[in-house]
Amino acid sequence: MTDKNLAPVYDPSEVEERLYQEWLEKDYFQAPRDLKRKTFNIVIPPPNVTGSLHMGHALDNTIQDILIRRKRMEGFDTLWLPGTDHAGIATQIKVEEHLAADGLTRYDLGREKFIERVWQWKDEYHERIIGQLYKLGVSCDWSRERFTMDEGCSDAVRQVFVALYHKGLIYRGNYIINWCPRCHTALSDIEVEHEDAEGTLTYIRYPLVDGEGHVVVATTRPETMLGDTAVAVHPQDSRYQALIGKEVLLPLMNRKIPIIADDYVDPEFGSGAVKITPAHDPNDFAIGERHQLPSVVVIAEDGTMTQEAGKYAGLDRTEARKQVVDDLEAEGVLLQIEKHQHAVGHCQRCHTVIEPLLSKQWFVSMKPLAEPAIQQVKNGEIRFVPERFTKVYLNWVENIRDWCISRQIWWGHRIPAWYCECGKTIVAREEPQTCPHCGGQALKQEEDVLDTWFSSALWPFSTLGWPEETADLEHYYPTDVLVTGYDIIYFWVARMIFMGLEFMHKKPFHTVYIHGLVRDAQGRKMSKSLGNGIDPLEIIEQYGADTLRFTLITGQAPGHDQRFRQESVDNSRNFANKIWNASRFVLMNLGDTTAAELELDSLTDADRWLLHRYNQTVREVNRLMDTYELGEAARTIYEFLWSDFCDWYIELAKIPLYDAQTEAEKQTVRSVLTYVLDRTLRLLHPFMPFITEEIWQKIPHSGKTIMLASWPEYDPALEFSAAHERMATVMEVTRTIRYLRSEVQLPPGRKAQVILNVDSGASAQALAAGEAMLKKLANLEEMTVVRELPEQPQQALTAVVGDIEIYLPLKGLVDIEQEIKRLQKELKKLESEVARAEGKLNNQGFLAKAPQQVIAEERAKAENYRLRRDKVRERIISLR
RNA sequence: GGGGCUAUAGCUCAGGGGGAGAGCGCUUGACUCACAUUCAAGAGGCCACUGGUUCGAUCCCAGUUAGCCCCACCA
Repeated sequence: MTDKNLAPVYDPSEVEERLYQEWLEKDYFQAPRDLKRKTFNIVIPPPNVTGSLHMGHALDNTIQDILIRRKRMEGFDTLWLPGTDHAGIATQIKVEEHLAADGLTRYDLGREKFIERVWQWKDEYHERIIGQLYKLGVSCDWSRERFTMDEGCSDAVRQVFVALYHKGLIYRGNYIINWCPRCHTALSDIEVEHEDAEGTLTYIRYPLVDGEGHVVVATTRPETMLGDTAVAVHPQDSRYQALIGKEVLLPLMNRKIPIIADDYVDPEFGSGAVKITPAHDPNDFAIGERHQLPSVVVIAEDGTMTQEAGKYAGLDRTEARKQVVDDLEAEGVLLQIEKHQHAVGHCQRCHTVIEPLLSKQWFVSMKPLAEPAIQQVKNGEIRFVPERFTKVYLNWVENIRDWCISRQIWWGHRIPAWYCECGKTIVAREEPQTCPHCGGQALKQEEDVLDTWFSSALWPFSTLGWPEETADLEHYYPTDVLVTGYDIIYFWVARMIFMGLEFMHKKPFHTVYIHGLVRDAQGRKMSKSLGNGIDPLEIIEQYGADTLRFTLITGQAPGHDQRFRQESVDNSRNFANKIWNASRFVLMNLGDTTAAELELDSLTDADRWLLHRYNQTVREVNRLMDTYELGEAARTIYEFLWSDFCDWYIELAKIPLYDAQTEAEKQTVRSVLTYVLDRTLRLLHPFMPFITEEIWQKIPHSGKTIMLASWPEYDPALEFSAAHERMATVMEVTRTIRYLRSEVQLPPGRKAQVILNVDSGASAQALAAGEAMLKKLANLEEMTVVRELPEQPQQALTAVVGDIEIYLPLKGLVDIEQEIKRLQKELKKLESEVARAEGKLNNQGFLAKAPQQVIAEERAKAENYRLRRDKVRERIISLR
C-alpha cells in the first residue's frame, strides 16, 4: 500500500514536474503504430518560434490533449504529432529587431550569416516553447517532433512546388501585389488587415488638351496622380459622352493622357470620373490591362517616390502627398478636399500601411485546387464544429483568388527556381548543375523564399514523411481532428485541405474543431501593446497546469470567445483541492483493503444511488465529448464529483465507516468509494491529467498509469432507478428539515426530533431505509415515521415533501404567527403550481396533441401539488 | 456592400419546445473527526423588444433595437 497520508492542501508544483518526466521516461506518449488497432491522430498547429506560448495556445493544446488522452484510454493507436513553425516574416522581424539593438541590419550580416542567427534564435525559442508545452502536460509523441524547415518538410515543400509548377498551377508574373515597405516584401491578400480610417477625398481638375474645359477627378491618394495614364468615365454617363476619346493634360507632370470609358466606373461616386494609375491600384491595373494603358511606377519598394515622379523623386510617399496637394493648389487645379471614410490596408506583422505595387512575383493558381476542397466540405466529408464555420470557409474558398507566395525575405524555404543566362527558368527539387536548355552553368537561384503558410499547408502529410512512402504515412494519414482558432481558417485550414486532396488524394482530417479567442477579464483581446496578456506559465506556476486547463476548458463554449478571469481560476483551483481532499478521505478510510470489487448484492440505497448517478455521469460525459462539448463535459464531472460524491455520498459513507456493526458493511462502502473514485478520476484524467494520475497511483488500482486505464463506459448493471428514487426522497426530506432548522436558527449543536407522517408505503419504505442517513444529515436525535397522526403537534414547524408531512416539534421556539405566515407563503406557491398544472390539463389541445408521457407527468405533478397544498392548508387551519 | 455571432440572476457565462442553471458576489449560521481553497440555509430573473409557428416558446422562424466579429478593389 502506498502512502496514505496526503497533505490537506494539494500542491501541484511538487507533482506535475515529476509525473511529466515519468510519463516521458516510460514512453506513454509514443504512438505504437499497431496495425491491428484503429488510429486516432492529431497534428499540432505548430506554434511559431517567434516567442512564447500565449493563452490561445494553452487552450488549443488543452483541447487536443483532452481528445487524445480520451482516445488513448479507449484503446486507439493514438498519435499526437508535435512541431513548430519557422514563421517566416514574423521570426525575421524579431531577429532584425534584435540586431537593430546593436545598430545592425540584416544587410550588414549578409544572407548566410543572418540565417545562421535566425537558426540560433529558432533553437532558443524552440526550447522555450517545448518546455511550456511540457508544463501544460500535453501528451504529444515527442519522438516524432517536426519543424517546418527541417530536411523532410523542406523536401516536401520543393516537391510540391515543382509538381504544381509543372502542372501549370504555379506561375511567375507582373501583377499588383500588396507590398509592405517596412518588411520590404510582397504579402498575400489575407496578410493585409483592413482598418477603417478617416481619409480625404481630393478633387482635382484635369484640363482638356484641345479646347476649353476640364474633367474633375476625385482621389484618396493624390500622390499617385503622378503615375496616372488615363482618366476613366462610365460609358453611359451622359455628362462625359463628348469627352470619351479626348485627352487631358496631367497637372504637375504635363503628360497627355486619354479619357477612356469603362463599366467599372460608378457615375454616382465623386465626380464620376476616375484617374487611372495602373501601377498603384488593383482596379486601375485591371482597367489598364483592358485598355492597354502604360504603367508608370512612381512609388518604389521602400515607400519613396521614384525617378518617374519627377521633382518628387526621393520623397517619402506621405511627404510627397503633402507637396503634391500644395502644388496642385498653387496651380489652381485643386478644387476641394473633403473628409472620407475608407479602409486602409496594414501589414499583419508590422502594421505598416500597405502599398499596392506592380511587381514580379510567384503565384499559386487557386481555383483548380479549391474545387475539390469545396466539394469535400459540401458533401460532409469534412465537417466543421461548430457547423456555422462551414459557411465562413465556403465563402472564402468559393471566391478564392490566386495566392502570392514569394516573399522578399531571407528566412524561409528558398524557391527552387534557377534562372539561366539564356533566359530560361528551371524549377527542380534538386539544384541543377547545368541548364537543360542551353547547357550553360551560370545558373542563379531565385532569391525569394516562400510564404510561411506554404509549408504549413503540407503539415498533415509532410510531418509523416511524405514524399517518402513511410510506414507512418501509410498508417496514420489521414488525421482525424484539426483543432484551431477561427482566425486561421483561411491561412491554414483551407490550404491544408487543398494540398491534402491534391497530393494525398485524401482529405487531411474529417473534423475541424474551431475554438474562440481567450480574452482578458474585460473582454479585450490580449495583446502586447495593451500589456494585458496573461502568461499561461505564471498561472501554471501559481496554480498548476490542471487548474489552468480546467479554467480554460470550462470557460469555453464551441466557437465562442471567452474571458479569462481570476474568479474562474480560483474556482478551478478549489476544485482540484476538493478532489484531493475527497481522495484523502477515501484513502484514510480504506482500512487494510487493497482492491475494490463491487459486490452488487450488499449495496445500500446510498451506494446504489451513487453508482446510478456515476453511471448517468459517464453516459452524459461521453455524449458531450462525442459532440466536442468539452466545457459541458468538464462541468458535468465537476458537478458529480463535488455535489454527489463529496457533499452527499462521503457524508453518507461516514455512517457505516464510523458506526457499522460489521466489517462487511464497511467493506461495501469502501469498495463503492474506491470504485467510483477510480472511475471518476479516469473520466477526469483528460481534463486534469496530473492530479488524477497522482491520486490514482495511491488508491487501489491495476495497471501502470491512469493514462492507459480503460475509459469508463455506460454500464447497464449500474442502473438503480428505484434506489435512486428512494434516495431522492431522503435527500429532499433532509434538505427540508435543514431549511426548517435554519428558519428558527436552531443551533447545530442542538439535536432535534422529527415526526414524519406518510400516506404511501413507498415513502415509508424510503424513509425507513434512510433513517440513519436522515438522523445524521439533518442532525436528528429521534425520528418517528407514522401512517396516521392522531393529533398534530402544536409547537412544531411543518413542511410537506410529496406525501410526507414533516413535523419538527420545538417547544418554546416556534412563533405560531410567524409559522402561519411562512406556511401561507408556501401555500400561495403551491396554489399557483396547481393552477398552472390544472390549466394545462384542462386544455383540450394539450390533451389531444401532447405526448402521452408529458400528459402523464403533468397529471402526476398536479396530483402531487394538490396533495401538498391540502396538507399545508390543513396545517394552517389546525394552528389557528 | 455582403456574411456571421451575441442579448438569461448584481458580475462572468452555461443551457435548451413541456415548472429557469453554475461560479463569483450578497444575506444567515457553522472551524462538524477529507477539505474554511470548506459545509448548511437563503435572497435574487416578464431568459432584449415585436410578431409568427405550436396544445405549449426563454428555446424554432421573421422583423426591431443594441453590441461584437469576419469578408469586400467603389476611386
